[in-house]
Amino acid sequence: MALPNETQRGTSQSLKALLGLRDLVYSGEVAPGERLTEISVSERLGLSRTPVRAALARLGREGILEAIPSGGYAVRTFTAADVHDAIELRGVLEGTAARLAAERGVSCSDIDAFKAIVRRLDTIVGTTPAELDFSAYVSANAQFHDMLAVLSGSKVLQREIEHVLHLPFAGPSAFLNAQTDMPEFRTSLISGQAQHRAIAHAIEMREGARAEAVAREHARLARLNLDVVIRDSALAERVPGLRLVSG
Amino acid sequence: MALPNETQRGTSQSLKALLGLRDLVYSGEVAPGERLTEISVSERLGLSRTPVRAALARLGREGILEAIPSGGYAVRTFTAADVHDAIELRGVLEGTAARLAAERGVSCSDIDAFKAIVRRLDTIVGTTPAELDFSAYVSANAQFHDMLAVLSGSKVLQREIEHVLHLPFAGPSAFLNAQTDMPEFRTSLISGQAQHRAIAHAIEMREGARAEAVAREHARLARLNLDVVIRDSALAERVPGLRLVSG
DNA sequence: GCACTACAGATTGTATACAAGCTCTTGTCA
DNA sequence: TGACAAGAGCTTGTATACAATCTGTAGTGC
Repeated sequence: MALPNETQRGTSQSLKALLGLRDLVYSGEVAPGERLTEISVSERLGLSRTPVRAALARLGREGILEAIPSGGYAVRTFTAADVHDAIELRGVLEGTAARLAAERGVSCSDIDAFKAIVRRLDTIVGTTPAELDFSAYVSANAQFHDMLAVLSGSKVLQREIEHVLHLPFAGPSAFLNAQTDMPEFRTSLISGQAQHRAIAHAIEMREGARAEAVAREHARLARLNLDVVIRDSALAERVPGLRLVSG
Repeated sequence: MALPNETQRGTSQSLKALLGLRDLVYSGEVAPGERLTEISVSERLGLSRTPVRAALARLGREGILEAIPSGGYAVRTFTAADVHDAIELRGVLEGTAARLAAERGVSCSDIDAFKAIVRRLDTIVGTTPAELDFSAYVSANAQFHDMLAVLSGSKVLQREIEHVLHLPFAGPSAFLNAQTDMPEFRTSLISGQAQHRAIAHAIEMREGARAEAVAREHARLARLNLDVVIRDSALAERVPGLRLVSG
């Protein structure tokens, strides 16, 4: 089984172990702080120890699991402060990506593609709340953030941003699905879109400081959303892994 | 073998595989771009495939190796731009650490300990070039940068900084040992130390913006040093893994 | 001469057997 | 009654056998 890239590598069992274990954690099937041994996980997932071992090590380095001194791993619990910090960190890194893109300049075709994503977001956000295509927004939003990392022109930075996005709740759309029916949601959508436009404009105008500042502030929206969600335990249920938070 | 923390885990063979493989790469024993298979590495190191496999996967995620589509890994080659970006990234993250430390405030005992490190660096740098205790400088400098990450008060950021320091040549003392006898070295040491003092002062005075700006600029010293080293191939020999750069 | 197919070799994926050590419990002795 | 020691069980570390498949090459047919 010589399989191509890292995502495909381990078509069957390894991938099953990784996704299965991640799901076990995020779904709350294993309690935060609960101990996970290679054997118990392999029995739960119906796999042998080898792929499970790899998955445990990987999630351990991703930060979702924590190595226990006496052996095995524990589901890590996060405090609200940890989530705040993760979001702040994303803001800093995306701000750097925006600044580098502005400073170093991007090609016409790249900036055009970027602006096309912004326009698509414009039309999605421009509809009435009732007919908002939510999944289209999440998808286009993810594209915007992906492309921002690419525009930085730095593979190193791109890789690091991807790494931070693996941290729980740091993603740009992490808390959105809990809030589709809240009034705050609509306003945060609108101001977020204004920031998207400002970032694209600043990059095009090669205004590095502005691009960085706006991108940083943009991440703060997620912090606001987090605070809203945390205050309302009914909403918290709808965010996949919020069970891991608070400890 | 239920061994405690992550560094100890795998006392014998796993650690041997990790260190051995890392050494194989940094020493230039395997050429940049050369293909590494589990079997060839395990034969070279005299280990079985299992620990080698783990080491390959780990270095792959650290960024030193690169997965080959047809299977196996290749020693990754870095461009000077990659190294520049890695250093820039360290500056951004350490700048954030300094800003957070300033904004959130640090305890008296912490700031005292931090200033003690700065004073130690002062005395080391204050000597004549001839009697400079080089290894003491490297050690105290590492302590300064470690503690800066701790002072941020953010485990998430601390972890991320540690992650970036694993990138080749991103460390704060990466290029120093190539330059002990150069005049540029002395000036960069002196201005670097001025920046250390300024960072500590800014944190104490809770001047977040200043702390961030100085810490960022501080990382730029490493970029200057890199440029000096790269221009002089004789110096490049003395930096362990500079063979990986330029491609 | 070119293209397609089939086979062989190489390489990773997976499972499992065995080794080693840590922890916890239980029993005994002072 | 308390403390220490010994042993059992659990858990991970390591090695290896076997499976699956991908790549490259060679041969044949059109």
